[in-house]
Amino acid sequence: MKQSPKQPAKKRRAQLIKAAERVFARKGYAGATTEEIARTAGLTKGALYFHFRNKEDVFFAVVKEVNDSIARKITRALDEEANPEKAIEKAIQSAFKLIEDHKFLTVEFWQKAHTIRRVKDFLAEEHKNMQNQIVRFLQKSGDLKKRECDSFFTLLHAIFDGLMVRQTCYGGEDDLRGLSKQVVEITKLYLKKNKLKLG
Amino acid sequence: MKQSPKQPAKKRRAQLIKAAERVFARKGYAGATTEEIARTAGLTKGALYFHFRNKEDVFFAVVKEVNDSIARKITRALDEEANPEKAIEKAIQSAFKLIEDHKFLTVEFWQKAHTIRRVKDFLAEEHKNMQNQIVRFLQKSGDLKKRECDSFFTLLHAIFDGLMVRQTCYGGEDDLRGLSKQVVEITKLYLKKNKLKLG
DNA sequence: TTTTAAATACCGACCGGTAGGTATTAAGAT
DNA sequence: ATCTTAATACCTACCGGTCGGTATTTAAAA
Repeated sequence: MKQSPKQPAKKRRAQLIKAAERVFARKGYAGATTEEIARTAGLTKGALYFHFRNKEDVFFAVVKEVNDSIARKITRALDEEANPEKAIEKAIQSAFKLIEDHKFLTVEFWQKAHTIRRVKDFLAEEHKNMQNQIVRFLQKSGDLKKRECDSFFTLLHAIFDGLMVRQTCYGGEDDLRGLSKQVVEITKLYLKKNKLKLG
Repeated sequence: MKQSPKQPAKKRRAQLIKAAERVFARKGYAGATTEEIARTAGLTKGALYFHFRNKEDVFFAVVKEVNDSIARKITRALDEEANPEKAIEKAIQSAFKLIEDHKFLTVEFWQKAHTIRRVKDFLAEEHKNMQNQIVRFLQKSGDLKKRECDSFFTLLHAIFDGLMVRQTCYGGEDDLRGLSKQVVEITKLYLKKNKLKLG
């Protein structure tokens, strides 16, 4: 029977990951069959298993791809502004966009972290790396204690995770844009309160 | 062979729900078998299916039970204090306890809200009810705009959901108690900033 | 340049295992 | 005797994963 045109393994793997993102986001881990993922990529299961060890392996590749993409976007937002306060504001705005892009998948990641050890370890590692990055950024930009920066990051990050949940489960009436402004305001308030002066 | 002593349907149902809570919390929806839920309750599948229509029905009963329990605890915390600021503080402290008690299950609820319509509808309804309750409480206690109360609730609620995620996925270094104090402080700050005077 | 061989990527039929769910039967209580 | 609750045996459907085979591409040899 007629085959899909051959592609280099790396390229095909990336394509399968893209297809998997869509199917996992739509149907969740259990609801997504390996057959549907392969079909979405224009292939069959045999091909999928040629490139990946098993279903969990595919999922883990998606976890890495999405989280790496998020980290790149936040980093770019921080780097694009010289003024620290504006850089934080820009990073917050980027984070809000990511809520809409990845809300279903990230809830799936959290749920699966409970049963797949390497997913949990990876998410913990990425979270820690982002915390270190943000804390370093804040300390570089002003005179402030590490402990307060840590708390700041923890609560800010919790707000974003919580808004992910809200967008997937509660169907928020408020516009995310309005909330974005609120979060920027609270951030400035909090930084002032704890004498975290920037610039 | 020897049967478990018979119980009134209502009592047995409650017992099965308790068992289901534990198994769903530990293994997630897919990983939890109806056989294991029955066994955990000291019964067999036949009995489980006598009391429940199907697996999804068991899960939905757990969703209702846990969310109702949470709502009761928050309400009690608000009612126990006459002073509004202290009432809010107490409610926040109760909410922090609930994070530890229900973190795995709530992530499971959010994940399943994506594929089970009635779970999503129920969570949205409960969220709305709690929002109305908190907003009414704030308005009763001080002169304040509904829109600002709404935002306040949304962000505060997001923090708790986000901390749920953190406790399940990121393995936070910070003590929740320290964060509890921070959240109380931010709450007061925010209420002051928006001129939400209480008392 | 052409032919042949080898390597790579992909297809699809099939299988084993699992779990949800049901029909029937049994046991216990009233 | 009747009703309620519980147990058992079994069925069915589905899915993850395998493997024999095929098609396509690349490399080597003539």
